[in-house]
Amino acid sequence: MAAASDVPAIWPGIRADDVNKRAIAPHSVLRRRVAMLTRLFNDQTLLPDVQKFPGWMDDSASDDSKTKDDEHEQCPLGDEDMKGSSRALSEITGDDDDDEEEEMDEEDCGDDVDGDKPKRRGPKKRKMTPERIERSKVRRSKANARERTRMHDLNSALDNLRKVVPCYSKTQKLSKIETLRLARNYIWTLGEILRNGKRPDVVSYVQTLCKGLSQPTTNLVAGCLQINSRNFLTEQCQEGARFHVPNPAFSLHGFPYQCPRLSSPQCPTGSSGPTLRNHSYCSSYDAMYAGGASPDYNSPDYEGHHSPPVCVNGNFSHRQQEPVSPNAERGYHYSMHYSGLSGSRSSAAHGLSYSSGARGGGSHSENVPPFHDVHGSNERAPVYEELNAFFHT
DNA sequence: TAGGCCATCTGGTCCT
DNA sequence: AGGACCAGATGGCCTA
Repeated sequence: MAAASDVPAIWPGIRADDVNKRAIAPHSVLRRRVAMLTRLFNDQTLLPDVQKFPGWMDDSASDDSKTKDDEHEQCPLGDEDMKGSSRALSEITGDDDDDEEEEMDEEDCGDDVDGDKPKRRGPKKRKMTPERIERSKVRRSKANARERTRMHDLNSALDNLRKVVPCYSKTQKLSKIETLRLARNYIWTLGEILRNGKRPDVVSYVQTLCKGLSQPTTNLVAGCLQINSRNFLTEQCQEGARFHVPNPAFSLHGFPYQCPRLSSPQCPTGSSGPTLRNHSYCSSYDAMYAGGASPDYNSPDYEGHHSPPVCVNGNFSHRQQEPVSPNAERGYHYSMHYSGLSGSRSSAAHGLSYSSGARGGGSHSENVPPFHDVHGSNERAPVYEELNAFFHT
């Protein structure tokens, strides 16, 4: 066992506690690691790769990094749990060539143990009886079921997220990664609005929303806002990767943009952006900023607001959770509404489904009403009151 | 047909 | 020991 004081200072991020806790020992192993790290530091060609790991110099990073690399290097100590998938497979299949594998691993990793091979530690391998094999299979199938459930929960949460970002369609779902990116941009945009207290122009709004999104998603968002994506994409490219409220020179203040849907009872079909196929959306921008216009809530086209959360009281809320009258709906000034379906669809097809696994037979954590008390409403209430006042002016 | 996206299985790791 | 979480592998589906 190496004392903490034996650890050379060049070993980044390793604390004395770590050394003791991890029971690393032979000095030869330590020397080998130091040599390897020294090579890493000296080899300029390796530096970029090394630096790619975020926080790799941190203590936490060193703790995490032990998982893969150190496991491998500790194999002379004979930790059976670290043998990897071939081990698990052989356990299940009951193969008896384990000893050969262990010897091979020890030879691979223990090239400099100077003959005094450390004894194997950890639990001794027990023979795989048919009962144990069966139990292992049962355990595995249960784990698979749990994993499926977990992923379904995650997908339900993503579905809920899709409904509150400013571009929602039942027929053309955003991918998971694009949903997350758009949500990030949307949050950032709202934050900027709160900070600046200014209404951005529509192009800036879309530009900000589309930062880092793929071309199809950008087109989709542009379609939601019913502007030509080329208008802002050209500038977006010039801006580079910097994420900011866009160039005022491109600003279209006073841009006489108005969502047709808001000016007519029904959002017209085919008003979508360049690459949209049979989807009609309505502008979140309008909904946020146009203020006075209200959709026809009795229209067959209105399928409720797959909308960004309403922040009147500092809480995000899905209003579909309880039935509300159309008049009550109108009280939300900047709720947003997206058709998500072609305007020619029948009303039957427009039944609002906020189920998304949560309410509709979902049996998981998504049953929790979304958005409530996500933020501490008390401490943030003044902010939202300001916002509220801002949008009412 | 290549590439993107997704669901599922699986083993590893950490935690209780 | 078992559950949660994670990431890699794999195969299916869809679209350009």
